[in-house]
Amino acid sequence: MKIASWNVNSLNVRLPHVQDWLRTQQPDALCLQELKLEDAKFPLAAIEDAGYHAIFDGQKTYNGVAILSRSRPEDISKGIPGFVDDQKRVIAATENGLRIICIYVPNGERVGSDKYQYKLRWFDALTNYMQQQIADYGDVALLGDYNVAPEDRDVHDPQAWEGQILCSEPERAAMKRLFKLGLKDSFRLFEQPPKSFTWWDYRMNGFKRNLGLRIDHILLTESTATRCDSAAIDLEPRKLERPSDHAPVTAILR
DNA sequence: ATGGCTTCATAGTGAAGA
Repeated sequence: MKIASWNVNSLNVRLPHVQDWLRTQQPDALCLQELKLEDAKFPLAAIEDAGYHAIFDGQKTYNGVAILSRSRPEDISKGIPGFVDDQKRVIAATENGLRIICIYVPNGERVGSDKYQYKLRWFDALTNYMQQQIADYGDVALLGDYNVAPEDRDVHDPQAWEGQILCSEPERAAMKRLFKLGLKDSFRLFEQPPKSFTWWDYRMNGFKRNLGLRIDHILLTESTATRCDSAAIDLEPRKLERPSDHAPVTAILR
């Protein structure tokens, strides 16, 4: 079973890339973030034509998440129960017995800002939600744009980024609290090339110079991690014309 | 250089992303 996550930065703009990627990569489930469209404008027919089911929770202009899947999604849930939030950032479903949770963590803008406080509060709510989801389902995969580079090796220039948004100690502590629930970073279960990243700024030729961060992750519960054969970042879509600023990340489960 | 690029929005000294 191949599972994947991709922040597409507008599904409207990126639909051709998503269609190509589904055709060439054939994931069993693909989590999408930053749809940037209302549910009424979700391209359901195009996704179904590609052979996939789709569940989604979108809004105008910002945010929005979806799960595309080969199998019919079961036990669908949107948002974090008990956490009131206008921003559409979480959707979950069970696929072939695996609980798949798709997240778009707030960016946080700048350390100390209101949006930063919201990001940390949001992480707390996610952690409580995940504790319950793991207890309820056991086999769980948490995929998405976490907007956190967990370690210095996930940053092209750790000194320049030290203490900055996406790298600050409270954000990394929030990631560690997820790991303490037993979740494993699938990418780090395997040997990986140095300077592996999932996001590059559109400006300054960031991708060509590999000035990136690894902020998109697939976390797996221990029972699921033991079934994981490989994990990777697919750089190819980032090389296309008019790309998303994020690359897709994948994990293969037995 | 609180800049650089891209998206969605509106016609802003634009907002937000990361």
